[in-house]
Amino acid sequence: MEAMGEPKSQERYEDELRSAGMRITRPRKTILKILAEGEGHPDAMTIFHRASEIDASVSLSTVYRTMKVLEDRGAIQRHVFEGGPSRFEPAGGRHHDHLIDTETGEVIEFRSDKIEALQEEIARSRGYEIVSHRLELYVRKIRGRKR
Amino acid sequence: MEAMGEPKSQERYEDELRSAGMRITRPRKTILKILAEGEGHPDAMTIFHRASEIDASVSLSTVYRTMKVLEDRGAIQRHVFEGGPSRFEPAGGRHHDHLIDTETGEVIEFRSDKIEALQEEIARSRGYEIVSHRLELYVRKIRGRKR
DNA sequence: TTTCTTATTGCAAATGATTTGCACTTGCAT
DNA sequence: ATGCAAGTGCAAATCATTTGCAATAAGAAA
Ligand SMILES: [Mn+2]
Ligand SMILES: [Mn+2]
Ligand SMILES: [Zn+2]
Ligand SMILES: [Zn+2]
Repeated sequence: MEAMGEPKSQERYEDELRSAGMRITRPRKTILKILAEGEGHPDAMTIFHRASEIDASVSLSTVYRTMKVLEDRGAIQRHVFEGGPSRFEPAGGRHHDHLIDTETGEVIEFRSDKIEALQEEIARSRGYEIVSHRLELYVRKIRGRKR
Repeated sequence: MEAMGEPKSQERYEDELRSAGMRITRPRKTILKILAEGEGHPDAMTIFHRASEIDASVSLSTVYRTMKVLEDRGAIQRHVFEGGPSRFEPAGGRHHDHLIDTETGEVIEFRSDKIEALQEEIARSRGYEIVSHRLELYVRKIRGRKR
């Protein structure tokens, strides 16, 4: 019960950067370690804070620059949920969409092949092909009633 | 073949503001006229430019403030598509989602009761109820082949 | 109409997230 | 070890949008 946001090892990230001809620097190592350990969908500031604990010299700029590089290399995915800042998660796992708890900010992943298929159908029927899509459900926990 | 983004008359907008105890000022009249006439999903800058042609004294601040007021009153809806600035459209019509042509920026509306139902089902099964949602298909026109 | 109160406006400055210029490091291939 | 381009920290710049403030104008009351 936990496989969509499949995390990547720090080594895996380093290889992705190295194979792209990028240097594995100290700040990058720190940031990658955090992405590898951390769960969820952290934003830049969160990553920055965690990185600071390991190496106080890492700058927020570098966090942003590194996230951008990883995103461009397809190593991570960026999500911009309503209101908030960009949040990231390792890329490469199965595609999925999100449920965002509007009260706690918690992000729950899900996937619906039916919906995915319907989306394709809709685009096709209009003469288009999907390049990418975004499906976000902003929800509130239902009080009472078990399940 | 044209009913989702059902436009509203300028009078309709004015009444919505008046009934909320707000004043109908000259700049607001100008902006509302544009919303009433204009098609599509314009952004603040576009509205500002069009308004400037009618009354060069209207400021961008007022455009933003007016859009916010209209949004808070539920008269219009705001959409923040990937990358770009907020875009607006009259509220009150049937709910629908969007297809965004990644090459032209054109916005096409659609609705799928099946998808809407599946979303509900997904949220419910996780113990949540949907507060709002966002479904956007970023597409590219399919060359050749008719339909 | 004139008056009066206060919402609204234009303008400039502030925000907040993210990016960028620059001079100074530092990976890492040779 | 060396050399140099890639990478970094920091401050300043962006971009879209918001906000403080003094001046202005709705529109209810007189
Ligand atoms: Mn995810
Ligand atoms: Mn629409
Ligand atoms: Zn999906
Ligand atoms: Zn929908």
